[in-house]
Formats: sequence, C-alpha cells, structure tokens
Amino acid sequence: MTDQDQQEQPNQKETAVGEQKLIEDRLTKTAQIRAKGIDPYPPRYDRTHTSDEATKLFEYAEIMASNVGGEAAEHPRTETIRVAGRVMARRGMGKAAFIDLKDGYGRIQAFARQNTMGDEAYEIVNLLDIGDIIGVEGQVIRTRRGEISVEAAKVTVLTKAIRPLPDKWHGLQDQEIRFRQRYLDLISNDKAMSNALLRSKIVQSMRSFMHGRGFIEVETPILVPVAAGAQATPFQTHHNQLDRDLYLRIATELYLKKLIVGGIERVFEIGRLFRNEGLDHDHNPEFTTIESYQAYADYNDVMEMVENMVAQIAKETTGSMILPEVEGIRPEINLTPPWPRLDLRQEIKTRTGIDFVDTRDTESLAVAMHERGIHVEVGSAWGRLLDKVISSEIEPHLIQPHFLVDYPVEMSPLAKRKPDSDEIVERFEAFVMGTELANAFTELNDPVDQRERFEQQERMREQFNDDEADRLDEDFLIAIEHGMPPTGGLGLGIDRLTMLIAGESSIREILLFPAMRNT
RNA sequence: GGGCCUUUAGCUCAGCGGUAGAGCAUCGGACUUUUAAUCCGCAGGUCGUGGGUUCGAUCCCCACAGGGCCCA
Repeated sequence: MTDQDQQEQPNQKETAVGEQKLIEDRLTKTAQIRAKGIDPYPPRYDRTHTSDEATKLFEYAEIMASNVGGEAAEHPRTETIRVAGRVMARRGMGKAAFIDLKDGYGRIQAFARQNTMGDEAYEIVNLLDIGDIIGVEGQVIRTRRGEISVEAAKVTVLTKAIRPLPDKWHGLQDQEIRFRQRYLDLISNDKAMSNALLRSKIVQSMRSFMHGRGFIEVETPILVPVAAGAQATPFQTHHNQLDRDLYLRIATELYLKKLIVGGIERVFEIGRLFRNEGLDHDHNPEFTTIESYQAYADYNDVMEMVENMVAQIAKETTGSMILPEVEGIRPEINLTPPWPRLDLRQEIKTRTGIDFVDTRDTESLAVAMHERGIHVEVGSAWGRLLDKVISSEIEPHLIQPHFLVDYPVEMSPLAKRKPDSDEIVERFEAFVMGTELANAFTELNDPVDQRERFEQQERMREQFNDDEADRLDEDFLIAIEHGMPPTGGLGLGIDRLTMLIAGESSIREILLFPAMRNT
C-alpha cells in the first residue's frame, strides 16, 4: 500500500483482521490470565495419571463399587488425580463446560462446573482456547451420557496457545502443511502419530536383532574427504579452519570395512546418508540406512540375516510376518522366510530374452533394449543400461519379497567375484513392493582388484561424464592392503522398510520432516 | 526434463466474465451432563505471485512459484 493510499483511508480499522486477529484475541486472554496473577506458562505440573491410566483407574473403581453395591455403586468415583494435555474441543454451556483433552496416551474428557469449582476458579475455563495445554485436577466420574470424565476441582493453564489448531472435524488435509508443519499433522492425524511411533519401534527392534547376533553398533564420519562407497552424487561443503572441501557421506560402507580390518568382526551403523538427487515418492536427499559387516560370512549368510531381520521386525512391531493388504497401495505381503532367490541373469533372460553374459558391449545391449521398447539413455555405460533393464522389466514384478542374486561386475565395484566367474559377483538385492529394500554382497577384499575397480569407476566418470560413479578412496585401499577377512556386507533402507510395514506409498509419510522446496 | 491436476477466510471446501459464499474455529449474547452440543447475532478475503486480454478478471490467456499424480 502506498502512502497515498493510506492518506485516502484515514479511518482504517484499528483492530487486526484475519489470522492476526485470532492471535491477538488469544494474546488478550493471555494478558487476562496474567492479570489474575496466574502464570500462563508455568514451569512444571505434577501429573499423577495419563489419560489411559485415569480411564483404567475409573473402570477399576466402578468394578469395586459394583461389588460393594448400594449408594457407591450408583455413582462411583476415584480419588482426586491430575491429568494434563491439549484442549482439542470445548463444549461450553454457560456455567459448565466439557473439554476434550489429548495427551500422549489418548484422550479424556474434563467436566468443569462452576458450582464445583467455585466462581473465581471457574473464570479460567472461559479463558481457554482449543490448542491450549492444561492440567485438570479432580475425581474421575462417569457423566450422565456415560463418558468417563475428570470432574474438575481445579483447572491449571500450562501453556497458552496463541495460534488456532486445524479444523477439529476435517482435521488437517493440506499435504503441504502436513509435511512442513508436521507437529500439526501429529496433533490432527492419528496415522501421522502411529507412523512416527512405528518407526521408532522398527529401529528399536532392528537394534535388538543386531545386538542379538553379536554385532557392535558404531558411528562413523558424516563429513568425509572422499564421498565413496556407493554410486551417487554427493553434497559438497567446506571446512573453514582446515580450508578443505568436504562431502556428506553417500554410504557408511568404507569406514565400516576399516573397522572389520581393525578386528571388530561384527559391526553395524544406523545413520543418515546424503545423496544429491531429486525428490519423489521414495527418494529424499537424506535418508537412513543400516549397514552391517560380518567377518567370515558371505552374501548367503547376509541373505539369511536380511529375511529373518525383516520378518522379525514385522512380527515385533505389528504382531505378524504377514502385512495386511492396504487398499489402493498394495496387496497382502508375506515376509515369512525364506524369500525366493532369483538368479539375475536367468530372470532377465526369462523376462526380456536378453542374456547379459552374451551381450557384453554397450551397443548390442542398447540395440537389444531398443528392440524390446526399453528406454535407452544415450551415452550411458553398460552397467547403467543393464540397471535400466532391471528397474523397468524386473523390479515392478517383485511385489512379494524376493532376492535378485549374482550381478555383473560392472555394476558392483565393491563386490567379490564368484569363484568360478570373472564377470559375475556375489551380490544380491532384496525387493518388496517393486522397490529395492536392501543391497548386499560378499565384500571384495583383494586390494589389487579393488584398486582396479575404483580406477574403472574413475574412468567411467571421465568417459561417460558419470557423476554418480564411485570414487577411489586411497585411505580405504591402504586399510584393506593390511588385510580384511572375508566379509559379508549389507545396506538396508530404514525409511523404505518403515513404508513397507506402515503400508505407505510415499517416503514423505515416513520422514517426519521431508525435504521441501523453498517457499 | 515432459504431461495432467491443484492453490479462494485460521481450517475444510463451494463458486463465478459484473467488486465472493457455506460449515467449523474466532468474537458478542443465551444455556449447569455435553461429546461435530444447541440457539441468536457480529466480524473475518490483495481468490498463490506477476503480466496480458477486456468497459470490467478470482474466473479467460501467458509466465513464475508451491503442492500432488503420471511419464522419462
């Protein structure tokens, strides 16, 4: 608005409008609470019962009263307790009010009556808004309509909220706000809360499984001088004092294998990886994996571990290894081990007629793909093309859990060759619901071969302008030159595992704070 | 990267080439057992942003931004 406009409108309303008015109304009430000598943001509250505990307490009192009979059985009540939570709804009726309280364990109704609380104490009830956090002290009763309620003797404001909550009936529908302000989603939508709690249980169950098998949990650097150990574009940053460019890790792989060299024979890390790539329903630039390494094991041992780990986590978190159908998202998924092992070469041959062992050069593979209507990205390396064949022709069919086994060496610079083959490595990927869940191999521990593989990757970066090619990490090579025992390694996406168990089709429903564009 | 859909009150959503509506929430009033409480009344909007067409655009066109879905 220009100065002129303001001069032409000298009688602007003094009161704020819209959202600002809602805030100012609540700030006014906050001031009114203070004027009564009450702190609207007190430091603590002695809660004696959560909502579910209070409900159970009353149900017990009810049973006891019915055993006794007489007057007490008519209107049972508990001793005085204190509950606390957020005001989700308020039904005022002059000199009485019903308040729905929500805490971390459920909901309970508070019933406030002026002649129970006294005139002065009741005044606070009229200064409450939906969204405020309050404590209620009183006995638990059952109202005439049958609802277990805390009959308020005293209501204490614990936190005055100055912004309104989303619509109480429709909840929060706007996906953008759900992701950007997840706290509102958690307050409004039960599924958001259950997904958050499920993820915690999954990680807890996973840790317990790994510890049960004798694995040691470690944490390795996130800021690294060389972003190696996977094929992905890294984020770059800079350390000022050292005047040195650093990268955010794209894998935990190489550090963990250094620990295998050092003699920690079973090691795992649960942590965040960072890959500088786009966002979609199952990709986020930062995501969480578990990687594990086990000395004297090979990829067959790891396969057995993966199927048992995933099945056990499902069992512990949902009660069953069979995940129910989710309407419009996926059919019933049976995670019971063992999962079928599919030979990659055979599977591709069956689905497409292409035998990658007989189609070793880029051009003939591109031609074969073109003949079958598979998109060919011009200028791609052989391994990238085959990856496309797998992702477009094989993966979509793997709805129930499967392992794809034995990959070409070009796609797997960190995996050991099969004893009888120069071209095939001992690697598998686990697929469920048509997407990759885990990637694992018998780790390459021949330092000369490993150096050559890295050099091959570096050449691919040059030749095919491939930013995602793996990088030669000299520190890692020196480590395995000291001798790394035969080792089976694993990487498994925890966000994807949680999507699977939660029955969600978008990673954004699982990440509490998914990456978003600038507003 | 391409296509389609979407953005209107704090929230959930209608609407339309002629200066914008409902429900809930808010605000005022009535109400001492409600539970989407009820009843009466008031207020609340640069219709995502910027251009263009038009006498007139929230509506039509273009660009941009955010969100969603599909394809690559």
